[in-house]
Amino acid sequence: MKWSELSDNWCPVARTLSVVGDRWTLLILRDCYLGKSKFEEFAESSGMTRHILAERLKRLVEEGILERRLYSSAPKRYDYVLTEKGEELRPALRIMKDWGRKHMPVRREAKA
Amino acid sequence: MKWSELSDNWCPVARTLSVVGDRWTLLILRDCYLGKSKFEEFAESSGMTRHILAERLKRLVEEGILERRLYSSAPKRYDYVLTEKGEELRPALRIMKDWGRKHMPVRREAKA
DNA sequence: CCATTAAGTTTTGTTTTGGAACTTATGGCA
DNA sequence: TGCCATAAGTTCCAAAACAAAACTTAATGG
Repeated sequence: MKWSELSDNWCPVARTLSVVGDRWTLLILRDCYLGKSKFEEFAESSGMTRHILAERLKRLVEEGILERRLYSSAPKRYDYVLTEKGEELRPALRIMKDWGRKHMPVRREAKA
Repeated sequence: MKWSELSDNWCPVARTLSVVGDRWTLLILRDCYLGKSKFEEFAESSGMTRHILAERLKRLVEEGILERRLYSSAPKRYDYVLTEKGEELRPALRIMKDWGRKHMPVRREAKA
C-alpha cells in the first residue's frame, strides 16, 4: 500500500499520517512552532535537501496546514506560516519533545 | 541528511522522529494501542508489506519501545507488546486521532 | 557590472519501498 | 502416513523516493 492511499483510511490516525507521517514534514512543523518561516531557515535547521523541502512545503500548503505568504514583492519572496489547522498539531510535537528528552538521550556529540 | 543521523540531533523532537518518524512505525504503534500484538495482525490491519513490517518491528524492539515475547514454544511464535517507554507515546497518537477526525474527513468510501 | 541573497528546480546516482513468492516449523486430520 | 493450514518471517526484483550538488531567476548593493 502506498502512503497516498492512507488518506481515505477508516482510521483517523492513518489519515493524519497520510499528510504528516514522515520525519521531514514533522521537522518542518517543529521549525514553524519555533518561529521559523523561510525556506532557507527550514533547509538549514533541519538538514533536509532543498528538493524534499520544496516538495513537503507544497504538500503542507495544499493540505491547509501552512499558508504561503508573499513577504517581499521585489524580488518576489514567499514564506510559510501556520494556519489554525497547523497550530492544532502542536500538542503532538510537544509530546514527542518531552518523550525525546526523557527516552532518547544524545549518544555522541550533538550536531546541528 | 539521512534519517539515522537524526538520532544525535540537538533537538529532542528530531531524536524522537529518528525512531518513530515514519508512517508505518506509527501505524504499528496505533495497532498496539488497539490491543494487537501479532505479526499477522499488524500486516493485515495496516496494509504494509511484511518486508517493511519485519524491519520496523526489529527497530522498535531495538529501541525498547516494543518487547518481543515468546507466546508459543512449539512451534516457536513471537508477538510484540508495548513497554512503558512505548506506552508513553500513546498521547501523541491520541492527538493525531483527534486531529484526523476533525481535519481529515474521509473523501471517498472508507477502505480497510 | 559583478557578487550576493533567497526561493526554488534540475540532474544523477543511490537507497528504500512495494508486491509477491518462498521458507521453516509444527499441528490437525483423514 | 501424507497433506493442508497457520504464523512469522525472508528473499527477490522492479518501481519510487531520496541525497547531494549544481543550476536558475530576479532583484539589490557596492
